[in-house]
Amino acid sequence: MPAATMRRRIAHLDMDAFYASVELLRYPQLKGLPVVIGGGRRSEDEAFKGAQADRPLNKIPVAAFPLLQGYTGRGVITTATYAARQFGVGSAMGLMKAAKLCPQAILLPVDFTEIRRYSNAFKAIIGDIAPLMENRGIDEVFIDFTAVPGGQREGGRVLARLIQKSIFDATGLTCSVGVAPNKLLAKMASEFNKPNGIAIVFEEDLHSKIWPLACRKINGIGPKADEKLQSFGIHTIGELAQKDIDWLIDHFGQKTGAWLFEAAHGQDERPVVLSSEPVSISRETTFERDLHAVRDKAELGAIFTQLCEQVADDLARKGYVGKTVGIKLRYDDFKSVTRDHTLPNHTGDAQTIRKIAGLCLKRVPLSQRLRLLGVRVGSLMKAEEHAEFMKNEPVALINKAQEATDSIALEWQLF
DNA sequence: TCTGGGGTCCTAGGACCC
DNA sequence: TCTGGGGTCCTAGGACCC
Repeated sequence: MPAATMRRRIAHLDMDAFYASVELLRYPQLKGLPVVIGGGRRSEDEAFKGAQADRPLNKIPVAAFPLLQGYTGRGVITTATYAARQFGVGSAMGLMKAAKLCPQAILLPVDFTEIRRYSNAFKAIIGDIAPLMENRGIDEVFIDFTAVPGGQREGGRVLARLIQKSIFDATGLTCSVGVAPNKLLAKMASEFNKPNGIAIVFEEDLHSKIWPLACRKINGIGPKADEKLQSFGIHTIGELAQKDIDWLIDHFGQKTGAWLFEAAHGQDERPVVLSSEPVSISRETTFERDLHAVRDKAELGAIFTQLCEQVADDLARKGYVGKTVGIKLRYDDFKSVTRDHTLPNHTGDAQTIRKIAGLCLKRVPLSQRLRLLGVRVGSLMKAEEHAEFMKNEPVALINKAQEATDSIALEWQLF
């Protein structure tokens, strides 16, 4: 097909209840039952695994699985099976709350190794069929159908079906696909016929298929923006589209206002990109109980050091060094604060990160109990490029930067 | 019984330089 | 002595997403 007659066709593919579906493949005896995935760090999980270690996974009796009932911890739901969702439980809900709504649900821990394996598998299948694919997390991708053979047929439906079938045949997993002129509309469309559905949207469908939807359905409009829109009496995308751009800019700012206007009119020119460089790498953890900086100093210090080591490991494994070291903490009232410090030179060293993060911690009030501590490294640079750069940099400058870092680190004492 | 972990992007003010 | 902008970097917080 000549390029001139090709219409831009962008697909958004979303795996159906991904984590839960992967678990159901391993434990087919749980099919049709309410199952909730999430939590982690529970002694029951270990006890369960230990007790079932000598049995094939699909032979473990249903009665042996741990139930949500009696859960006491700070975990949240990652995914729930459709059977569990009927009880009103869903992603991001606290497990304690879910236990009240559906105590009979089976609670499984997240098995990241297995999830990652399936994620790589379904993405490889897509990549073989349509190479211009953009990762959007573990269970979602955008795919540019425009120039792919079959990508234009029935507005993309033929290719979407082929991809769905290929993924199902290889993994046993289902997904939902939306195909539209751009990412914004494709993302909305993939939700239309969940699970295992396909939805095709054209420019001319804007009034009938998009405008009746709630503003919240636009990827990028969250609870806050929605609340503000509601306060102006704007509930649907159609109502948003009736506002003129100057009014939106006046009330939402230059950038957001202009974006809202475009989104409401189904406009989005963002390209599908194969890969992008990370901006920051971080680790954080919520404690099993709130900790006090003074009374639980030893415990907190050990966790802090471990987080720094994990970040350093992640940096090394992914091949990056960073210049900005930051911490995040969350108090028992859920308020968060961050502090960061930019070094004169890049680093990936656990001890340097630990010392700079320790200095950041000293700049924060610590009288209140903490529920979370995190460590982040930003202003990243590829480790190889950094090494190359350092080779060409005069030795005197390198030493000067190193001395500056060391002198900052020397002040380290509290943690 | 509150609310995980890993990210990105935007805003806004201040420092500093030209 | 006063008064400008513009550009960039740094820091803190917050919205949002998966």
